[in-house]
Amino acid sequence: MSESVFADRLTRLIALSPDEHALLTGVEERERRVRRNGVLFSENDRVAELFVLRRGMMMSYVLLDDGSRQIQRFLFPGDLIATTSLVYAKAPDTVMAVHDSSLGAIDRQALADVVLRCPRIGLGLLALEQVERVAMSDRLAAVGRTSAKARVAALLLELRNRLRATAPAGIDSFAPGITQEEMGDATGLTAVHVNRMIRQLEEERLIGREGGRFTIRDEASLVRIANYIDRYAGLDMGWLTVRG
Amino acid sequence: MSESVFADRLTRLIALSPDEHALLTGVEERERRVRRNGVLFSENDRVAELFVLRRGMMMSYVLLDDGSRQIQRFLFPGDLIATTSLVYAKAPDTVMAVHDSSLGAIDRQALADVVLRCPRIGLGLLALEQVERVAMSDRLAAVGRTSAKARVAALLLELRNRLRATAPAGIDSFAPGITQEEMGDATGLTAVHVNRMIRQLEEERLIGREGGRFTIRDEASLVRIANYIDRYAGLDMGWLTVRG
DNA sequence: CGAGCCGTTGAAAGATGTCAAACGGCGTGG
DNA sequence: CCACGCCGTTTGACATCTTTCAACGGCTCG
Repeated sequence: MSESVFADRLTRLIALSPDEHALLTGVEERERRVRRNGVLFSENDRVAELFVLRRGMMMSYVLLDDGSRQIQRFLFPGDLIATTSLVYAKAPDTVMAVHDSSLGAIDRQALADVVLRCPRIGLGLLALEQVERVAMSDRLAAVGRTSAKARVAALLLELRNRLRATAPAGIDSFAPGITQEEMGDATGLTAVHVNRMIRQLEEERLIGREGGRFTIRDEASLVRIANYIDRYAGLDMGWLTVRG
Repeated sequence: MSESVFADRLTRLIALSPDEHALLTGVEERERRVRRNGVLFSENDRVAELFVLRRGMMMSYVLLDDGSRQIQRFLFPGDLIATTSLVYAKAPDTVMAVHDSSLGAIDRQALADVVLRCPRIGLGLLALEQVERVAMSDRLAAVGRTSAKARVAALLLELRNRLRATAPAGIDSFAPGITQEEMGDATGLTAVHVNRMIRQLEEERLIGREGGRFTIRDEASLVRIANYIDRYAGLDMGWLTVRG
């Protein structure tokens, strides 16, 4: 793995030339570390840079004025954070570390310069954005139209798939390390009800648990009740041929 | 207004040079018309182009396998449709006309070529994408964490704001022309309950109605109970200076 | 004139939230 | 090393919100 998680991720979508790769690696500058429960930035903060998550796990959320929280997404290594700073002066969400994390900070002007010099990187960013958007659509459909059990099942599947990317191979269990309260805030449920759904999934032998560690026991059934689709698989940018 | 709604919209975010504007206008080719309730494309269709909505109103939705529907967004003139075709071979959603509509179809390869030649357009697309994403986050928070009444109020405010952009000035009422069933599918509620919430808002004199036409009577209260933020206002791309 | 879609309303059922309490683990300070 | 306190999980009883089911009326379109 090179120094730039970001360049690596982009390369997986669009083959970058060595020059492009170098340019992109060069722009990812300041390292930033955030400890568990530490806040990278808060809603309405003025943020003029983007971040790439290198190690750890974070989450993006908004607080409503009755105090409730909606977690919009969990963030994993390679994910881009605060891309909205390209357009909004103030952050629309808060980003907090779920586990100790380290990030690379990219000045938005510097990134814009790279894109201007190397437009294929702009296409790559656009591509990453699409994946995020579709994933968010799925979450909207889950929260709007599926049962509590289905939402919890979908969250577990998503967490497993994203964590598996960085986990040591051969282990089929995963430990997201988040509280049931956080699972609730991600799925639009209360912590109490999340707990009931988890235990129900456990009793039906769809999942297993020990400590904070989960095992998918019956993936087919789980996928079925969750309406789950893995959007990080099945990408296709092969059509993109570079013309003179 | 020039021939290209799309170029116009982009220009509002990033000042395009005459050349860039011309290039962008040139690429928007085939006209496509869809009548009310007509389908532009369905989930899993192979879509290799993007569309710009020129006139009318459309919606994007997904169907779950229990038959329920989640409307992800309503689409208005200037909105970009099927940008996911940049990354996914198959459409993740269905797009249907709410009213008679006309669109411009843009081949994805043609658009990519434009971006490669004129990277600032790539940045503009990225910017548009951010706005959509933030709007979708708001919907997720609304559906996940707010009451039925709040969701209906938020939907009405959003519809008014988006419709106002094309409506004749001076009229403060609006006629979205959608059924209560559709409002329910957009907010994660049943048509029956949407009806109850609308009548409640009406009784509390927050909105007025006659026929299918709504009036916002007490915008401040409505915004408050809806947690509403207009994301199409307050954009800032002034930081983007073009360097050599 | 009839059929069907949409809006409206009531009654009842079901899902999820709220409140309260107990339990366990884990880190901290004594 | 132990005791304490805090945080997260678990469970039960109950409240509330939203859905479901059913029926009716108005309106439009054939």
